[in-house]
Amino acid sequence: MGNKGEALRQKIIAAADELFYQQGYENTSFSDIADVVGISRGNFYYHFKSKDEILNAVIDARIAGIEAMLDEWDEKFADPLQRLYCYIDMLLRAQEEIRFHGCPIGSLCTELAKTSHAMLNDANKMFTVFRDWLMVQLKLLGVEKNVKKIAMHFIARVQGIVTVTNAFEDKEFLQQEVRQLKKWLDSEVALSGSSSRQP
Amino acid sequence: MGNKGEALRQKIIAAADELFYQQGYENTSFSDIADVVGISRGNFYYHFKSKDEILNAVIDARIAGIEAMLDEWDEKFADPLQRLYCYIDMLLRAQEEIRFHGCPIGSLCTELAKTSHAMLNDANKMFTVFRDWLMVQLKLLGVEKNVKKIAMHFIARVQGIVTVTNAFEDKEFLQQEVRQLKKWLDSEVALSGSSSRQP
DNA sequence: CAGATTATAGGATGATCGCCCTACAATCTC
DNA sequence: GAGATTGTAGGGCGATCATCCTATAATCTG
Repeated sequence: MGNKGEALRQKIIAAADELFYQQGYENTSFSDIADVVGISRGNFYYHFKSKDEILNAVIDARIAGIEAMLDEWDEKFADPLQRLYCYIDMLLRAQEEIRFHGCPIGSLCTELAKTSHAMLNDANKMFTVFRDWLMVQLKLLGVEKNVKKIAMHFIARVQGIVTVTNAFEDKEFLQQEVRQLKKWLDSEVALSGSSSRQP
Repeated sequence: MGNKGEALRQKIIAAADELFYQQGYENTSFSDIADVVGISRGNFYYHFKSKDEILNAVIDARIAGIEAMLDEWDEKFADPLQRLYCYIDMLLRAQEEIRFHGCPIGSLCTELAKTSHAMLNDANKMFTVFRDWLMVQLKLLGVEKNVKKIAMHFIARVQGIVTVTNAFEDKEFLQQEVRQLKKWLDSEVALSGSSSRQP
């Protein structure tokens, strides 16, 4: 069966995923990926017809990864507020990578927008997955008005922190902003969804 | 003297500035710039020894442009709060460009970080110019504590708005966030009058 | 085992890139 | 106006890139 081929395909996607994050999409060549996986360039075209096809597979894999992570968080934390803290703390857990490579989603979207790449509309779905999950948590906390706007605002706040952290390679800024973002979340929940919760 | 040569040099910088913003640095070739300016590729190396040298000149030009703009704002508005509103409204004035190309500073820093380019440390000075100006305005408004942190937070908020606007090509999100950012500024200034609080 | 399918390797191709080099035109200096 | 300096043009070089093509090796099927 195509078991061996499928396994290699997954290895290629994983390697491309990491390289696209660290070096950017355009700046990563077939040779770069082939070197990491340990195969020849030519073999590539047996698994992917074009570079765009790899990008598409990477985006799909990332979306699947995000969904799996959010499912895990849902299981791990019964309290939606703890889930949202977990989302914010993601910045701390990944601070070393963020410092040097930014956000895998944000930086990819920024690059695709610059190159007028048609796949921007697929890449930004990674944001949408987070947004929809955020909306669910906010609603569970009793937030009823402007839920979508608050979720989008949440994402933008995170993106701003990451962009500046990356530009200055400054982890302390990130840590400071994480504390502030948690306070904002507390006040947002306290203001909008006061009824059903206690501190 | 070298008046003619200097004029062409400035035209090259201006063209490179715009192309770097619209297409990104790595994605812009010498031919692209030469075509816009209307000169031959070879002529380039009379004015700039390397592509990095053009990038350096563009960054210097942008910093000078930002400083000139801020001086203009200082003259135009006597009230520091009006100046800060003017800063926020920059998002509205440039919303069409932001939608498709993001922030000239943020997207350049993001790209340079991806390619591990040494000039990231020069590019992020563009942020610093804004930050220092923001600090001056905040102090004039009576903010005494955490002025630097508030200024950096301000910049991060703007960057987040731009990144998400660009990723979704959504101007309405930008407009919504501008209103919210002004409210945040109002509250931040109002709170600072008496005793200070942690940002 | 024979033949078909799947998987891998790596050279060839054409395009593009940053950059170098030389020839030539324009301008300035004395 | 002769010579020096400054500015411009464009061909060429070596490297890299995405992609194509063909030759095999590995594996499966009957």
